[in-house]
Amino acid sequence: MDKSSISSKTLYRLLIYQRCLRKLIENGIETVSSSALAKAAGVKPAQLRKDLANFGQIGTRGLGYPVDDLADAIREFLGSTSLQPVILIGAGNLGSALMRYDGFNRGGFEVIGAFDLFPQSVAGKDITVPVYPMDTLTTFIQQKKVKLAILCVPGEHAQEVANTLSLAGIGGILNFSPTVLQVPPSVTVNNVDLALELENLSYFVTQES
Amino acid sequence: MDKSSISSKTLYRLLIYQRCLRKLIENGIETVSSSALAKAAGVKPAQLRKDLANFGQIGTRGLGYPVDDLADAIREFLGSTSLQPVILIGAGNLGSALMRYDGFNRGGFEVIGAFDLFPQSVAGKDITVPVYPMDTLTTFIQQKKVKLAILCVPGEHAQEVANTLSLAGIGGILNFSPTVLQVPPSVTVNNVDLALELENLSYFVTQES
DNA sequence: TCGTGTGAAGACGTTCACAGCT
DNA sequence: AGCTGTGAACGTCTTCACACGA
Repeated sequence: MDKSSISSKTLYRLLIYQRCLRKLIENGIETVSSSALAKAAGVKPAQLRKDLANFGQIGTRGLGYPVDDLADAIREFLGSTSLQPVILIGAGNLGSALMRYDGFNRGGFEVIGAFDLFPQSVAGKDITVPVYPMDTLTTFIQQKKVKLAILCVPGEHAQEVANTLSLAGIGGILNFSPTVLQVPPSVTVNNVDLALELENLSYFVTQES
Repeated sequence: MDKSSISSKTLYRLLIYQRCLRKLIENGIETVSSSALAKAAGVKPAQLRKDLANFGQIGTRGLGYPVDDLADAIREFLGSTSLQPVILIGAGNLGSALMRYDGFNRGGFEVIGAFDLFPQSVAGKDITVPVYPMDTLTTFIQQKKVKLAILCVPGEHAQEVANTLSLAGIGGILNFSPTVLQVPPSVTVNNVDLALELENLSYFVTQES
């Protein structure tokens, strides 16, 4: 199936399925039904089957899906498993925590550099990622051909940095700042707004009392 | 309008509008059109108007919305602005960063306690939130009637902790672990999966080359 | 009989386009 | 004239329900 025809929502689920499958492989399970995998992934069975239908016939009727083949099919569909370089801007609280976050590495990413107005401020915090001053940002991106950036600067500087990133040729920004970024169409932004998530959750919780 | 009839997506946008309005108030702007506010919030004007229609006639045709009144209306609609207590479980990298994250406070939350298997491990990291051992978790929740929890433990322990939280009477979990949690219907889970967000972004970026 | 694959139906969310107020 | 408020059209995502193969 055509790659561009997949939606962001489906993609999220594929990544979750992948994770569940890894667990099944570790446990030596060879076959899984749509209902079992769906339950593990937190979706409905029909949805899972629809999602998997994206890459043709894989399951066996009356039996289920072969775990290995399915994992391969998803991996292949998602494409390059090669190590992707990422940079991080803003080495504050959150930024330095993310530098140490190993979930990125496991997902095939490597934070190859961080940038901050005061690079020395994180010295001694057992950080292995090199931290550079902000004015070297553009040349770094262009020389290393970095495509992805994690943005953890305070809200009031986010747009400014986003402009720099866009001009330097970044393709995607994972934005942790509480700011709606205006970027050219060549740049994709993915917002992770922690305060918003908590407020949202809070609303639905206080309702049900 | 009935509160329960609002969707999660709309709620996210309302929170964003609120933030934009705060900025307008700071700048002393008194009136804003749907198109201007929509642009700041990163949505289409028609959508904004639909969202605002949830709480009746506020705008003035031919003119726009009075900033103050609109902000009040949203605040009132969303309900309690009172300080909400939150606990945090897992004082690792991410957990301790979140304890220091001031975005939660600004959103009307207070992290009143953290829990970790090794509470002393964060000593000296200039953390002002008290960190308790895990076995005091249930009684703490019940005594302080905490409704919200931020879960930052490693994936392999997430479900176990989620069970404890559910039994203790928690209403909402903001889950940072890369795990699909199975919880009773009385508990709402909001997932923030950092690795997934980056992988998702990466997919859409590498496509367009 | 069991579980996949899938068209059709349904639910939901967004956008359009215009009536109506200021 | 300008901009809101809103029914209707449109598009997308999800769920159902059943045919079909193992």
